[in-house]
Amino acid sequence: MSIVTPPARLPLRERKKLRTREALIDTALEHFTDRGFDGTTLDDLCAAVEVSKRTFFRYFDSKEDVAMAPTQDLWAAFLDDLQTRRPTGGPLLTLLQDTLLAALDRMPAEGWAERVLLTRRLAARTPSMNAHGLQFCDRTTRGAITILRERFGLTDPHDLRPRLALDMMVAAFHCALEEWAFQPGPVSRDDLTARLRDAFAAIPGSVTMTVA
Amino acid sequence: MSIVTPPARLPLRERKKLRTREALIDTALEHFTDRGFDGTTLDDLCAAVEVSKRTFFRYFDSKEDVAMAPTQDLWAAFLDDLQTRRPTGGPLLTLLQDTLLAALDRMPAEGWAERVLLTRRLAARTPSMNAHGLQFCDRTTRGAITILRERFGLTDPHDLRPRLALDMMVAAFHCALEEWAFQPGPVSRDDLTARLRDAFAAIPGSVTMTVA
DNA sequence: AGGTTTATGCCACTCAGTGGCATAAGCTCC
DNA sequence: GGAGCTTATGCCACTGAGTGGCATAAACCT
Repeated sequence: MSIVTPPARLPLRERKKLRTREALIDTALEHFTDRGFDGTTLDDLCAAVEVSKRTFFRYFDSKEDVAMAPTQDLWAAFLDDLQTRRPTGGPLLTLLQDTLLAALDRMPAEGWAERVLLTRRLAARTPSMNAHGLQFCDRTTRGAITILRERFGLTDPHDLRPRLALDMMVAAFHCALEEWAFQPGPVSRDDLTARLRDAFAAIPGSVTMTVA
Repeated sequence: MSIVTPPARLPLRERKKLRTREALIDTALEHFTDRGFDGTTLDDLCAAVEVSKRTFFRYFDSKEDVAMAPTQDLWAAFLDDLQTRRPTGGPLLTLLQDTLLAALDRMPAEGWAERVLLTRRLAARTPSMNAHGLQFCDRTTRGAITILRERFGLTDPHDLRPRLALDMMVAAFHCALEEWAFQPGPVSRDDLTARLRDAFAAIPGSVTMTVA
């Protein structure tokens, strides 16, 4: 769980901040995984990183937040891509899929996947972390809707389809993540990409699926 | 915001418990709405209902929980119906829609809708309540999957479609709820039913929708 | 009425999260 | 290579959610 070397030429102060941030994230994931989320107090964590609790809260909004950072990076990239990527016409769901895959592709090849894995496994056994993650998804979804409205002229607020499509994307993402995080063997970012493709591909079938 | 009269012939003790429960829920919704969720302390609330804080936590798991009770009743009914209703063959999504509508139909015609309305509007401006609600949906969804597996022989754990279909149902529900809760004019349970139908109807279109 | 069960109240405690203010570390410009 | 500014950090005291333990009281059951 090594501290990421800050990317070269930043002012010293910024480099230090990055280092503390990374240290907090990694130590948190480590302690939460070993002793459980509730079994780790912020005082423990802060002591381990040699930082005051006051400082912790200048970096993160909550105890849950620190463990969610890697996943939040992905969604931030997603919103960013949605805002800036050249729009390809066609099915909205395909656009969303491509944008998410592009965002995923921008995540650091080194270390990111491992952290997200820990995050997910933690969330699965820590209700408050799960709740926090879901809330974050919800916020992101709303942000995405705003962008879609602006960039694609989907201005009718009573057209439910954009929102539904986004929620499907999120559903596919969660499916993929869960399959990926609880499968035995090594995990990689590419593996997640593949599962994400599968999940998206399963969407049409899930609408028409019949039973009994 | 009147206290619901306990349904006739229960032992006195049980009737009292029901009353305190209702009083806590209604007073909480009232105070949270007036003074905000964060602007109301549990001590305030408990003082208003004349109950000790210790007792509060014997009825509800958290401050958020008390304001979510009416919505949770709906989902409890949904799971119950999913477990017990005679299964009609056909599209899974239709089955889910019918089950949810049936559950909705079982909610008290009197007072329930008003409470859910307050709950939703509160959740919209209180992140921790929103998070709590989403987490509850997630738990319910997982419960529903288990039931689907048992009752409809959907045993393949790698078939993502049931989970996706359930998430679509939840998405439709959230859409409907939001439209319903933020629309001007009076609100009724039947109105919610109608909007729920609309939201479900929009699902196929949201999968195929194209842009730009 | 008398004994059992079960809900409630009270008290002391832990821990997440916040506000305010003093200090120290990094930055900037002469 | 300091003087002076800016910004991050530390410290302290505080609020409020949530919990455990134990004593009391209310409802239940002959």
